[in-house]
Amino acid sequence: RWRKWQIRARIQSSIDRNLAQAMNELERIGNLLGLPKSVKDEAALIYRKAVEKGLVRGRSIESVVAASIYASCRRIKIARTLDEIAQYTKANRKEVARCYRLLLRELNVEVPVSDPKDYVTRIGSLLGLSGATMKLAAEILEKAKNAGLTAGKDPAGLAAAAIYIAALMNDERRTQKEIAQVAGVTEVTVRNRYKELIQELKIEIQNQ
Amino acid sequence: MSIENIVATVTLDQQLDLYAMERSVPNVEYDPDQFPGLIFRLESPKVTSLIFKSGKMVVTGAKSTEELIKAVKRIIKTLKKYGIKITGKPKIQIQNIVASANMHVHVNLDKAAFLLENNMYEPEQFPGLIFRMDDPRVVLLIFSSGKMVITGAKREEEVYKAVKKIFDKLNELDCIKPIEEEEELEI
DNA sequence: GCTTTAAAAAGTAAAAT
DNA sequence: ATTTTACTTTGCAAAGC
Repeated sequence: RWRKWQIRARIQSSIDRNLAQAMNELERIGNLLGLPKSVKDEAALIYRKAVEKGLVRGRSIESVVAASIYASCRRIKIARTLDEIAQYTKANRKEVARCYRLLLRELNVEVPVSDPKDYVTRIGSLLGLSGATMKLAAEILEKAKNAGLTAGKDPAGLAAAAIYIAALMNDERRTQKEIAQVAGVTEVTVRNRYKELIQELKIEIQNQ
Repeated sequence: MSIENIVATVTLDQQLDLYAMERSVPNVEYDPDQFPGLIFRLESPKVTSLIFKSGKMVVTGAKSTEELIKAVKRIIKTLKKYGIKITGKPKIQIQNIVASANMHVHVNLDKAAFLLENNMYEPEQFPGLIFRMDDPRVVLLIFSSGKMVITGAKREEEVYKAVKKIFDKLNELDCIKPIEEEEELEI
């Protein structure tokens, strides 16, 4: 009886210590990313589940925290790339991505398929674009999805191209370079998605 | 549907002196600090073999069972030619078959991701939907183009079953759309 | 876990032209 | 600005760290 109690107490204290350290990391990374409290709370819930299922064993607390944050952002639809989150950890993107996939497979965490529209708000506000332009970009993305042009493509690249087009149409032109930079993709990707969108959706741009 | 790669293990019930092989057999790579196996590349059939001191080897790159068997025979013949003594006959076991297939339809990956169980679809990380099938136990990478990769099979039969099964399943779930412009094939 | 091998799918990236 | 090369994902064995 005592044995059982002791083992349980020992495990609980180990979980508590792990959680305490993880919450510090979560707070640190979350603040560096400027995430709202709701995202941090959600990430904390996911991380707690992971610890209780023993998924953190053999992995760094930091990378599992980062993966929890990414999952939380996806659930709450706060657009953040894995690279943005991983940059504040010692782990690389690949390690955080593998932890994220582990969370998806082992926990009952439902994460919706990422929607390029979620990136529009973030990219648009970072570039100081108007709400009308962001709305137009979202409409372009909706048409692209219905035309089957978005499957398998990086949502950040699709959003970047849609914003490039929408900004051109609304006389708020931004260069592909600056859009690519804030979207976290290369200029080549923006150009490729742009070409495909205007061609397949038959978009005519009057402004040079 | 075509088999792209077969990974197999070959057991020779004897110990091998990899240092001696490195000295006498041309075009082999052996760096025990980097990897315990000696790398031997056969030009035809084009396969690569990892040979271990235990007498076990891994043969990769074959595109059919016939090609695999022919390759193993030639590897052993080549080793014998350069003075490596090999007794007994090799036991060949297929460990993994990688195949590709084309359903010639467009797949709605967003819909499939919602309706299929045991799948992962993360377009920011990889363009294909990853589906883990229980029976046969294989993993499929499904692309919107209708093309796919099947891996994890140990028999060719499992590959055929898996392709048939996933096509029927995607069809039932209404995730498939015919490709109107079935172009190409010019003379 | 890692190391090494092979091969496909489609997208993205980086370097070369 | 295009082309080439390379890396992302999946499955698997080998022996050793």
